[in-house]
Amino acid sequence: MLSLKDLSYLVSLNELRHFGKAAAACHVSQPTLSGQLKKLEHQLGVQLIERGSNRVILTHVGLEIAQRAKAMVLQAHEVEELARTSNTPLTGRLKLAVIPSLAPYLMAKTGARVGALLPELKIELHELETAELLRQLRNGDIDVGILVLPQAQAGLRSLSLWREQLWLGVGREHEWAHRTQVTRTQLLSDKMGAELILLQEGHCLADQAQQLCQLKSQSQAFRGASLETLRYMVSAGNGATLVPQLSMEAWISHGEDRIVYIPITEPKQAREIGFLARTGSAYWPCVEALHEVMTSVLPSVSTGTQTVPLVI
Amino acid sequence: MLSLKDLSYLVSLNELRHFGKAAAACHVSQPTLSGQLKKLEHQLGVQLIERGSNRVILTHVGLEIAQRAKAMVLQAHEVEELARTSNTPLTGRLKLAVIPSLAPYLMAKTGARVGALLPELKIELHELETAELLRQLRNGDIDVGILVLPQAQAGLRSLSLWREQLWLGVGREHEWAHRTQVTRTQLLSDKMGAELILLQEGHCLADQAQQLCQLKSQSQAFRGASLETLRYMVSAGNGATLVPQLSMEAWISHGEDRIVYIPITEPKQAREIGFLARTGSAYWPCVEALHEVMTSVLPSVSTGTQTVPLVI
DNA sequence: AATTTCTAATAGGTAATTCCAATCACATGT
DNA sequence: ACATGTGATTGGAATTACCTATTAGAAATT
Repeated sequence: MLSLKDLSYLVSLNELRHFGKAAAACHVSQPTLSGQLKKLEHQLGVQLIERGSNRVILTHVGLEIAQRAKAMVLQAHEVEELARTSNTPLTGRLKLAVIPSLAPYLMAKTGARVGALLPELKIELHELETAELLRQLRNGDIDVGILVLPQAQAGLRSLSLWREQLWLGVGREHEWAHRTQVTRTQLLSDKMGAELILLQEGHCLADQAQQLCQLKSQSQAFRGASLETLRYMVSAGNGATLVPQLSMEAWISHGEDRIVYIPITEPKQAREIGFLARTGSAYWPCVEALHEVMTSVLPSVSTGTQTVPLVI
Repeated sequence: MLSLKDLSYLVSLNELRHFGKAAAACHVSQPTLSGQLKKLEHQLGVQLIERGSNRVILTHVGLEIAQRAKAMVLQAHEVEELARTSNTPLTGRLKLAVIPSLAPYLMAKTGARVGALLPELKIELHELETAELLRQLRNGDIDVGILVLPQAQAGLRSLSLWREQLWLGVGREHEWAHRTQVTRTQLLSDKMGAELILLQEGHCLADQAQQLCQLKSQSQAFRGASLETLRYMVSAGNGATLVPQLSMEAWISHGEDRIVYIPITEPKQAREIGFLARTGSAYWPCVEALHEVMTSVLPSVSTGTQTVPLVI
């Protein structure tokens, strides 16, 4: 019978392409890994590895089997996690990834409450853009993601958290600063098109804004690496930007900046935020617990139907 | 590290609920299985099995893990098959299931050609109704099914084979025997509703006919266990029935019966036949090979746009 | 051309695991 | 009380996985 351990050696070798490093990653000696892989090849009756001098190449079958083996090893870990959490639910080390336009504000707002209500859950926080988040989620490098839904992905399961409204942020001296609302048509005007500054490509917020305003990527002179960068730009009177509700609230409560937030209407702009995890993840109960804790903290944004512009 | 072998012991125990029988099924002694399961419980730190006197019950976690283990064991078998077939493609033992209203006629028509072109492929033929076929396919008891599509099922992959037209079969003395076509409206008439005899429940052909004619199941006095039964009924002048093209051709070529086949139009009635296998099945190349062989034999029905009634 | 350096494969020995046969302990039903 | 059927236990044999140390081969360097 095939052994999971041997399969995990193959997975490791496929990822590192080096017997010694793969062995170290598996916490065995290099001869052990070498021998066990040879045994595996003999068991299966197929050559899995082309042992070229100074480079390791997997055969076609070897690659195919390594991919399946990877899935099996992941499932084995899930079984182990399942067993562990069945004894002590809501504990353990949860690898959580959050998109950058959300992470600092979400954590600032909910971190304390989560820590208080789920003291045994150690959250290992990663900040990843959507595409990389999805990749690592499928790869098993992270367990749960918080990002913009919907993300219809086979093998993944989502749980909606809240709808977050988008605001237009302009400097206090800006000519629009006294408007009580902005429509999409107004946003599409040439003037605003040149003024709008967005996040760099890859950020889903940038994609959404670009789609909303029908901008071509070339038309953007400057693109910020983070929302905080955009905040300083706008605050200094340079241009305007789209601001999600949660970061807006954070900025307002910290005061000090010189930004006016104007609601965007016709249509109202929002983004759906939620959890995403592998179907069958042992951490799903944790996701549900987090959902409960977070929604108890977030209803102030969840209602999110304010139409009066907030000015500092 | 978890061992696939131990997990397979748990799977076996879950299915047989008996240490001795499970051990026999795994080809090990009962003490071995007992001990290894105890080891597994210790590894996972959870009780998986309630050892009541005279009965074996899995705990909640035990059941959950047994299900996942089952999936992993299946994947292991697929890896083994993949390795084997990569050496010698289109060989091995293919467990193929075909729905009963298709099996005898399809095999009679294509069996010889398949045997000639794929001599190394040993086909183990099962005859199963749709629901049971899907269950066994997911369970790994069979590898490939031939049935009516579409069957949108997660984890399963399909390949269309041909569209099979449905005909109305009536006795030679029947008052409709000289019609050149029948419309759906005519089929819905009270008279025909009482005369139509269908297969027993569970057969997808019966479902389709029932839906076509908007019949309530109570309105059916007699239901046949197989198409052959229906053939004798209709041939003897008792009622009428729906006949798929393939069986009709078989019956015509064998002559002897006293049935007239009338095409159903407005709308033309047909059913889509195709293969279904687990995504990632090692036998998919076999499916494609079978597809090629069968379509080379079946184009005569595949064109299937005859509108002239065939009479013996 | 010789040497160094990196690679993976091999050899030999040890500890752990897996397994079986025989037996035990404990029920249930006769 | 007894037979029957259950899973658990024991002791020992065979196998397996693993390590350290070494070897062999191929590239890069001198």
